[in-house]
Amino acid sequence: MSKPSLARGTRDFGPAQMSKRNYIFDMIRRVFQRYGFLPLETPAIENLSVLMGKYGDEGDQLLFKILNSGNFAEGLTETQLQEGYKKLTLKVSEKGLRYDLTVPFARYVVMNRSDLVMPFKRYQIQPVWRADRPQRGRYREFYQCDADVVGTDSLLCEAEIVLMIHEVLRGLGMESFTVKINNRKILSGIAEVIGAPGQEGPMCVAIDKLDKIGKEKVEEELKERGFSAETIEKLQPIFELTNNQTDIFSSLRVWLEGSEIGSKGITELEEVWAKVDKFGLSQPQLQLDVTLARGLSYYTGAIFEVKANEVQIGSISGGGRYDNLTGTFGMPGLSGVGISFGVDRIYDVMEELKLFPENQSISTQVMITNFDADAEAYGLGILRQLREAGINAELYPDASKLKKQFDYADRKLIPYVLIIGSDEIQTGILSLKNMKSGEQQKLGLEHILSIFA
RNA sequence: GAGGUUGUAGCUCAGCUGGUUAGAGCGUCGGUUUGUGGUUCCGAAGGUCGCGGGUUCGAACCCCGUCUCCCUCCCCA
Repeated sequence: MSKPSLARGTRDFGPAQMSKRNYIFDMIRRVFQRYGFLPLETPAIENLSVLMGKYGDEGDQLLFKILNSGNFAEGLTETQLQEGYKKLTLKVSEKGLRYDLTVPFARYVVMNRSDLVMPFKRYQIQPVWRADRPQRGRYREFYQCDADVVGTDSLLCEAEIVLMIHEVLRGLGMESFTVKINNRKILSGIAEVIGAPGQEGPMCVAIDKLDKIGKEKVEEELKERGFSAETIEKLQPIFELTNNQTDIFSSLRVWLEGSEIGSKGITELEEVWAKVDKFGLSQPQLQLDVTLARGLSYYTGAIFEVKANEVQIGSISGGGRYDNLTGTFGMPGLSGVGISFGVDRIYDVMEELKLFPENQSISTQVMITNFDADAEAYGLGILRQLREAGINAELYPDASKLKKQFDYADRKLIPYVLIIGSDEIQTGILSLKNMKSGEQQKLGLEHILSIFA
């Protein structure tokens, strides 16, 4: 017999946690539906050919691979065993656990292209798995709540994403957050302007750390990544841009004047801002952050990231536009944009800020006591009537001491206990006890039903 | 994938430079006389000291390995 344990980076969610989590899920689902998104679920397991190569080399490493069933080592030769685990893995594993919801969604779209109404808007709430090293706010199994639109490159979608983020977070009581937006085209433009076209990838990795390690360390890292002193010098404006939101667009436009793609990126973002404004969102918590990069390599247009201002934790939501995600599955030219909420982190933030409403864990409203066989028989009839009236009710299963029964109700936070003994059976007048105040009154069933109506 | 750290009862932790039967608080369970919980009081159960190996007359304590927790890097929700 061995002690039970959880797999690394995974958690159980007990009843109390589940009701809080469901509170978040329900909010997100409601908002997604309000914006016209339809539900989709895909399998936990995907063929590795679907997953590999979509998240960069890092991502491939973080994929959980599933060992082939049966004799997976069958047919392996001595030389293949010598080649190292990376090549060997592909021989013994053909399937893996999904790493995010976007790639499986792209696969679904390609496989069902003829049936889908375009533009296709879907939402998906399911767990994903990453063979990452666990840390605060990082788990190996966690839920993502995605909403994506494919089949249109309208910037209205980007604007709606901004609106949904505000609606979800405000709906949950989180007032202080920042929606950071950038555009990959702007990053390309910057790379062009400083004389390092096509180098935006490594440039972003360094710049992304600005708020963490500071300007000098970023310059150091850029140097290490092969950027010349001259290009770094030309990059200087970026360090001033983030601080000043008021005229960031105009300064950015001047800076990227020489870059066609960069200017296009700016125009796109301005349009997003304008649409959000037209919608009438009050006090948008929107910030253009030219240092925002995001690792996933498939993004091509707008990129989003949301941070909780009052809690030190990674981003609680992120997303962006990808112009050619379905291209790798043989369906080019389909543009999409999406957003993903990280419930686990939102949960942690809400817990820390005490934003969960009280009474979330109450499920049973009334518990009927159990004295003896007669009282139980009588109680069953009452139980049926309570339940038919839509009241969550239960009858204590054993004729234990009342102390024990009350203790049970107390610990389950059941607000009312209905006491049924011989007196009550005779008169039909039942004793209803309010567990919080301790008050007890004798009432007819009709009256009791009306209390909970 | 690289580096650091942690691991003793269900939980939070004590346990002196290695020395007999490993402790506390909280929690759990039972009782405090037969129809009333959240407060007292009394009592009990519960640990192969993460796991495996080694050093020693003797290891919770020292050494090695391994797993886990947390942290930094990487990356990300």
